[in-house]
Order: sequence, then structure tokens, then C-alpha cells
Amino acid sequence: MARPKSEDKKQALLEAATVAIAQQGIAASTALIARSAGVAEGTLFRYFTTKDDLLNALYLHLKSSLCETMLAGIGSAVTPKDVTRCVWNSFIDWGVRNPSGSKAIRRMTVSEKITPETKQQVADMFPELNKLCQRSVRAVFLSDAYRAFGDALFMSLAETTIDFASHEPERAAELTALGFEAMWLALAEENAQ
Amino acid sequence: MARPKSEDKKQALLEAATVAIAQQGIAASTALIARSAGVAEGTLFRYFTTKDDLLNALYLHLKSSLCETMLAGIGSAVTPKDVTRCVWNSFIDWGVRNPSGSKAIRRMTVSEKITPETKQQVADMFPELNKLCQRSVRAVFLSDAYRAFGDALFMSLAETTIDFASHEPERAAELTALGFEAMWLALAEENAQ
Amino acid sequence: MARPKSEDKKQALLEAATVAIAQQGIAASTALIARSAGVAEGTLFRYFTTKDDLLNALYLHLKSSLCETMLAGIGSAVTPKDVTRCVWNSFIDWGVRNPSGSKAIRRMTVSEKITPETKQQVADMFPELNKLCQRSVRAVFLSDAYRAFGDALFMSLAETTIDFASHEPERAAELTALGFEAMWLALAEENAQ
Amino acid sequence: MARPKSEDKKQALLEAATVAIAQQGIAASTALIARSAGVAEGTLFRYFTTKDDLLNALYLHLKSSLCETMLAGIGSAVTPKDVTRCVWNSFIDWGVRNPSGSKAIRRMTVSEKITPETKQQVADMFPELNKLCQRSVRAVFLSDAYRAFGDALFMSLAETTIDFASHEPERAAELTALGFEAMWLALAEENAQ
DNA sequence: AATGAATGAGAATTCATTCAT
DNA sequence: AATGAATGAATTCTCATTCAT
Repeated sequence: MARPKSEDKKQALLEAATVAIAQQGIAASTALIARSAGVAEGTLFRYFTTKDDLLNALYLHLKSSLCETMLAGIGSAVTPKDVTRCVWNSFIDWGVRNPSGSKAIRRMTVSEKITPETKQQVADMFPELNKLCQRSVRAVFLSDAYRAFGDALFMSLAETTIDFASHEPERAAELTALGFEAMWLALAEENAQ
Repeated sequence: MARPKSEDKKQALLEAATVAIAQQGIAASTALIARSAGVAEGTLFRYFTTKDDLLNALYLHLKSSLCETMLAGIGSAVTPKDVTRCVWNSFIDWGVRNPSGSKAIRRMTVSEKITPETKQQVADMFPELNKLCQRSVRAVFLSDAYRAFGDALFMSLAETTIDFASHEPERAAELTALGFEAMWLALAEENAQ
Repeated sequence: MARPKSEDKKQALLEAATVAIAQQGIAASTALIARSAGVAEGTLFRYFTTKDDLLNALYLHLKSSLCETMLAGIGSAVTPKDVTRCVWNSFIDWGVRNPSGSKAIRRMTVSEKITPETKQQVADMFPELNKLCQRSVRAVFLSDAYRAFGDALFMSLAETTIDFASHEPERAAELTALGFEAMWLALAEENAQ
Repeated sequence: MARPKSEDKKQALLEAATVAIAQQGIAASTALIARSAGVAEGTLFRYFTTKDDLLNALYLHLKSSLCETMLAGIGSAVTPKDVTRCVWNSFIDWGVRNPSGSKAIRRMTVSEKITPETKQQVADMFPELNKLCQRSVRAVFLSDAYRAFGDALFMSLAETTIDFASHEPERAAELTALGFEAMWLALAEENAQ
């Protein structure tokens, strides 16, 4: 009966927050975010009870968009290496097309504001994704003891690649390929194809 | 006659800042840093005109300490792979022994407060270090076009390794070795020894 | 056709406001009061144009309930002292049974939100009540000059008694009697019975 | 060596807070208090870490001033009744001369912001004061069970008297005397002199 | 009439920096 | 040179009230 809460405004807030955080870090003020989103300061707090709440929601939102993109990228690839390459390419590509999102994610990742719960939710988000890539990973990185380490190495190489590809979009393809090769050498089963 | 500025106080401020920033990020207040260093609030600004100035000085200070350690670690290694391994080990070891320093560096690296000038100064700091490691790097990473990319991939793998080794010091040796292997596979000339 | 305003909702709002103000003072938010009353935030303002309006209405409401109780308590008492004692007992009893109401009244009394008009309305509310009690009051407190003062002393003793009796309900009877005795000694005609 | 914290500013803040709270209740803003005191907003928080801290300090400050006045008022009185009258007179007189202070105390007393610790400190402040007055109090109000109740009745009568005397200063003497008489009748040992 | 989303003016508090001592 | 008091702009969040639905 009353005005329904507007999904548009929520989106606008998330997008404004993405840009603001990419530029200024998590210190970006809620006032700026609200203004950029075209809503009043108080409105932000109707959609996110707290600035931390906004940060966690944004983190989830971006990670989820990223993971979807990666899954969608697999297409008709068959061999493990091709599957992994597709995922990798989608990943880098998403980063290049969403430089703010990708920078914002990195800012938030190191920021203490993202709760373990949120991180867990992301981990649970697309379990099949991890499985797909891990088919071809070296045995050591499949052990409980080192799986997390292997994932982190993968992520760090990917993020670095995104970073460079974003700064030089015209060379993105080469950088993506080179980054993939490095990652594959570093992490894949020696004789995997 | 006016008292000369004390090198001790400067050191104390840098150390206090390291800890504070590792714990709280660059939002750590100058008041806290000064208090931890045992000096008055205003005194900080006699040593660093600005908070940003302090951050840049600290970044240089930490990076320089790290690079020195890495160089010193080379010792009597001869083969390129051994030299690189020594550098790598020193790097990770420094990170594990200086968790605050290493966390503070990472915080500052993503913080837009570190100026390009400062980053350049770090790059120029120990050119021999890069050279040593690059002896065994794949040709592509020696080209002007991709050298920076190769360096960044190296750094990202090293930082990830430090991260994990810091959190589980008792497994630091294994993680260091595993990280080195991944890095070597990713970046070294295929048939390099 | 438009729905008529519901007396139920108005009551619910007054009751919710009583509890909220007793607990949090007049700073209790209209949002909380509305929620506790089970109505929407905006609905409160259809019943009370303003928060101050609600406060004044609540003050009247509670005072009126209190006075009614006091009148009803007189019962078959005959002697002035007995009449006064009955009124006193009803007063204290009402306070003990309505701790929120009685606390809310006190909060509002000192809050500068209750207008002189409202206070006058309360004074005019049950003139017979005052008259009854004043039959036995010392002459000085019957004079125009000091009647208000006498009333205020009566009220302050009663409120203090309610306060203590509310906190220790098991001793309420003794406290009520002791309070009455003190009030009677303080205010009643020396040889009144 | 640095500028010492100014006792003047602290006093100015306490006085500004007294007036502001007397007028607007504890909702009076720190911004207003600071401005009235002639200091910057931030300065208030150098003297009182928190608004609650300011309130508690102010409560202590006012109560202490009041108690001092009461003690000083005893002068050369000998008989218990005279001693008590002197204390009473000083009390009322202080209230009339400090209408803001006396109103501010009442506001804070009912406000939940004054901690039990603060209230205890006040109770401990001038133990001799209580003792003096209690010499002539009715036995029942000396018992552990009812002492607090007797004190509260005394206070409520005094506060009411202050209230009326403040509003009509020209009749303050008569109101004070009348109030004292009522209190004495209510609380004093029947045949005490 | 009822709803609850939207608003924006405060509120308390923090903080880098300046300046009197 | 060192101190730490003083500053006031900026920050996050709250809330009475309005208004579209």
C-alpha cells in the first residue's frame, strides 16, 4: 500500500558505493555515496542499516556478479585446461569491464569490515566453480592442508592480471593469456592437458 | 640552543605507525601513533609534516628494510635458481618475522596515499635485486612490455605466501618452499636450472 | 468511503507511548511508539499531529485515569481523614499498578513539552477531588496564596511514596501508610480527625 | 610546557551546561553548550570524554556546591530544630539563587544518565549533613528499612519548596518557612524541639 | 484511512593540524 | 625542540515529519 522500497535505489546505491570505494577506499563517506546515487543521506540507511552493512552487501553483490560471469564463460569447453582457461578469461574480462568493481572488491577484501560470515557466503556461492578448476590442479593443492593456499595463489595471479589488463585495455588479451600461462604452469598438474 | 630532532623519536614514530596501521589500517589516528611512540601529538608533525608524509616515509622505510634483507639473504648461492630461492626465502622470512610491517605495507599499497614518486623510489632502490632474479626469468618477462607484469606476478605470489606463512608460522617452511616452486614454474625459463 | 479513525489504534498508541516514555524518557522515538502500537510510522501522525501533541494527550490521558481512580476509591469513607486516606491509598495504588504510567507522568512533568494549557486542563479536571481533600487541610493551605503550594507538597509526597512502593511492592502497604501519615502531619489541620 | 588545560574553560562548560540543561533538559546539544561556553565543539570533548561524562560531572559539581552551602549555613545553631532549619533555609536559598542549577539537578536526577557510582559519590560527600538532620528525625525514619524513604520525602518537600520559591522570589521567605514547618511536622520526632 | 519509503536537519564524536606555552 | 590544548570540518547515524501509493 505504501510506496514499495525501490530496487532501483538499492542498485543505484550499490553502484555509487562501488565507484566511491574504488576511488577513495572504504573511507568513502556515506554522504558521498548517497549523493552519487541520487538519494538523500538518510535513505541510504533505509536500505543498509549501517555502513558496514552496505560494505558487506556490496562485497556479496560484486562477488556474486563475478562468479556468475565466470560460470557463464565456460560455454562448450571440454578439456580441463580449456575449461580453466575460459573461467580465467571470464574472470579477467569481468575485471577489465568492471574496473571499479574489481578495485572495490580488493579494497574491501583487506578492510576488516567484511565479516567471516560474508566471506563464507561467497565461498558457498558457486561450489561447482572451484570443483571445475580443481580437476586439473596439482595434487598438493588438492590436499586439505594446501587447498586454501592454492586458491589464494590463483586469486593473486588473477588479480594482478586484472590490474594490468585494466590499465592497458588494448593489451588485455595478451596479458590475460600470459597470466593464464603463468598460473597454469604454477598450479596445474604437470602433464595435464 | 635548539635541541636537534632525535633520530630515536623518528624511529619510534615509524615503528608505532607500523603497528597501528597493521592493526587499524591507514585510518589509524596520528594521536594514537604519537601516543604509542611515546611522544606528544604535536611532535609527530615536527618529523612528518603531514599524515600522508608519514605514510610515504613509512612505506619507503619498510620496503627498504625488506629489500636489504633480501639482498643480504643471497649469501653464497651460485646457480640462478639458488640465488632466486635465497631471495625468495629471505623475502618470506622477513614477512613472517615482521607481520606488522608486512601487513602495513599491504595496507598502504592499496591506499592511494602512496604517491607515484614514492613507488618509483622503491623501484629504484635496489636495481641489482631485480637483475639477479631476472637472470633466470622467461624471455617474455624480460621484454620492456611485460617486465613490470612479471615483477608484479612475482610480488603477488610472494605476498600471498607471506600471508599464509604468517598465519601458520609452524608450517612456514613448507609454504615457503611450495610458494617458491609455484613461482619458479610460473616465471622461470623453462630449462633454467 | 473513508475508514473512520479507530479508537483502538489511538488507545494502542497511548499505551505504547506510556511504556516507551517510561523506559526511555520523552526521547523515545515516534517510530518505536508506532511499532509497539502495531501501526505504521505515519499512522501515528494521523492521530496526533505532532509528537508534542501526543505527549500532551498522553499526559491528560494518564492524569485523567489517575484522578478517576482516586475519586472511585473514596467509597463509603466518612470522616475527612478517612476520605483523604482513601484518596491517598487509591493514588499510591494506581501508581504501583501502573508503574509505566506513573513513571511516564513524571518524565513528562519535567519535560517542558507539556503546555500550560494542558496543565490547566488537568487542574480543572476533577475539582471535587481537591475540595474533598482540602476539607481537612490547614487553613494556610486554603488561602489563595498558598493553596497551590499545599497541593504541590501533597503531590510530591505522593509521588515519592509511589516511587518507593513501586520499587518494593511487597512493602507497598507499609510505605503507603507511612507516607500518608507524613502527609497528614505535614498538611492537615492540627486537630483534624 | 604546552598550554595547561584551563580551569576557566571547564567552569564555563559546566555553567553553560547548567543553563542549557535547565532550559532544554538533557537533550540540550553539546554544540549549544560549547558555543555558550565560548569554546569550540571539539574542546568540550577534551574536558569531558562523553556527553554522559559531562552530565555526571555536572551533577557532582552542582550537588557538591549545594551540600557545601548547606553545611556552611549551620552557623551557630544549637538545638536540633534550629540546625535543621538552618540547613533547610540554606538549601532553599541555594535553590532560589541557582534556579538553573536546581532545575538542572532535577532534570538529571530523573534521566538515567547519572550512574549509580555518581549517586554514591554524592551520598558519600557530606555524611555529617545527614547525621545532623537525622538527630531529630522520627524513629521510624532512622531504621534501615525506611531511612531512604525519609530522606526522599525530605528531598521532595525541599525541591517543591525551591520550585515555588524560585518562581516567586519575593515570597521566598514565607514559602521557605512554611515548607520547613510542613517537613518538620512530617518527619520530626513528635516532641523534638 | 493506512502505510512505510523518503527526507534532511541535527546529534555526538573524531581527527589532522595549528599554536600558545 | 617539545608539548598538548584548541579547533572546526567531517563522519555516521537518528528521527520527526511528509507524501506517494
